[in-house]
Amino acid sequence: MPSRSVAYRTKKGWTAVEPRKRLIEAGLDLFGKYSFDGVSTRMLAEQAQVNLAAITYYFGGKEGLYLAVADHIVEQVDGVIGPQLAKVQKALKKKTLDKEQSFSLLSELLEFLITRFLGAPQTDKWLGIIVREQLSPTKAFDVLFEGFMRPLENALFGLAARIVAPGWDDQDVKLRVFAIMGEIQIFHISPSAIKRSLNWEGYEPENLDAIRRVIMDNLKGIFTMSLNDSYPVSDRGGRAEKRLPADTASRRKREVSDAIP
Amino acid sequence: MPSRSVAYRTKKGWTAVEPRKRLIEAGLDLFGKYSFDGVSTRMLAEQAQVNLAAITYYFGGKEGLYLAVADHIVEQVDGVIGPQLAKVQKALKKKTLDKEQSFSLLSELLEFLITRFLGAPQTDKWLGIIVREQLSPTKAFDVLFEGFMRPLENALFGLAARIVAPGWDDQDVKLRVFAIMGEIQIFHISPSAIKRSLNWEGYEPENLDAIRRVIMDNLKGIFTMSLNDSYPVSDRGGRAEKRLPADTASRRKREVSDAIP
DNA sequence: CTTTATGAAACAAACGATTGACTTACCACA
DNA sequence: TGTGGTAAGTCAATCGTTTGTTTCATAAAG
Repeated sequence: MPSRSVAYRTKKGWTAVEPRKRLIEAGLDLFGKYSFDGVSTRMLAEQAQVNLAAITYYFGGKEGLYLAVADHIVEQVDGVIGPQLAKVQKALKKKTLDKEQSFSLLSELLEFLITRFLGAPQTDKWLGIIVREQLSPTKAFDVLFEGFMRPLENALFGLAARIVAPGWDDQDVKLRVFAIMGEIQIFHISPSAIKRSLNWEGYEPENLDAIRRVIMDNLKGIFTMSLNDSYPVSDRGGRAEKRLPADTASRRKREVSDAIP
Repeated sequence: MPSRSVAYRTKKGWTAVEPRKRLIEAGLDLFGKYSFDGVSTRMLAEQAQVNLAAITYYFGGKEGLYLAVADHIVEQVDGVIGPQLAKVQKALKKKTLDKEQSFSLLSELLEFLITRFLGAPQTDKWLGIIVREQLSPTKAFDVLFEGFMRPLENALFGLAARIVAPGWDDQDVKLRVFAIMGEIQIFHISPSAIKRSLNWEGYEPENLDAIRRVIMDNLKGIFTMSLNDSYPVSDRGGRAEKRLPADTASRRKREVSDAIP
């Protein structure tokens, strides 16, 4: 039997890439561009240079392929940020990790996210699916979130928590992490608007550099204040107010829609 | 003949809302939830309690309805931010507008965007369409961008430019505006992830307040430095470097995809 | 009597999925 | 070293359904 996991030789003599991989590649591209419903099985089969029946054969159907694509995204993203994340996780286990080191690691991680994910053609394909899943989650959102979003967030949360003063509210720290992530995300999500306003053709290296500088500057503004132990948070109602522990209280009963609409 | 633009009395005796309006309302809801391709004309007709043929009759087809929905969004958004925007535009015409006043106006505008747009059920419906249009623009993106995104951006740019020191690069100012807008946008775009991480049920008033505090804090961090005329921008290549005027150089030849895929 | 509006039925096209015949690769057994 | 059987994979054709749109009859209003 022809193996499912190696390249093989067709009767015409080609050494073709597996249909499986070609379908995932096509799905990555088309689902990212046009959303799940915007893509037909025939489009997928044609782009993958594969027979229509192959989708059912390998993935059980269109939805199965979609979930396989989500898995693939997790693998790919993990391949990119995995080492960086492991480095942070290792550092976070040390008790000796101080504020300056944490801030340095955080900067490094964020710069890494900017330079490696912004403007890279491959990662752009992932983003369409990721963003759409955030807007209206399907089964695939679980895959993405638990696959790399949660680990990434935890690393960011962990570093941020070590930067700010001990009294800080846990929720406030997370919100600041989201804020800084938002500064990066907007360049992913709104490239159309940004390019229009700045007369950019795309995210050229010098443009990326400008983005990186601005975000890194803002990062200092967001977290630097606590580097010298001051606490200059403005007009907040009660600072470091008591909050229920996240694990016990009101654990959200999630309901990810089972059916892809 | 029954007018096209006022409520009328059906043969059953109801004073029904116009089919036109009901279709736009349904389109707003469904397109926002499921994207253009994720919605069928039959879903639209049923939700609007309207005959299937009414879509063609009033809008020429599904795509026409979609564009009408985009127009409707522009109207609605403009109704909300219009007065605020007019206030800013008026202030920007004054030569006497100084940094502090500009910063105050900017804060006010951003706080307005947070409190009026985040977590409001109505505005949530707009967002699905807006974000999807940014990811893969169709004809509707032009409507949205020129309708309210460009004016809003210009107001923000104008205020920001008056806050920073005169030597600042125009592009840098805009990037900082995008950054702060990203801090707001992420709470629109990634509610699923944010709620998961913070164990929030939704954007309750106290949660919104926490978000507002954090973003306003960061706004200070981003622009405050220039309020006291310092220029503490880190390791940037050449500050206030010469740039080509936006109007003459490399005016981007935009190509918004004409066909909705 | 024309215009505007609504409705049920039907249209061709495209949809996701399945069928059944076919080829290929592998292996047990002669 | 052949050989037949079995499973894996490919393919064109076709399934029943849903898609967006159209048709045509009818009703109401000017």
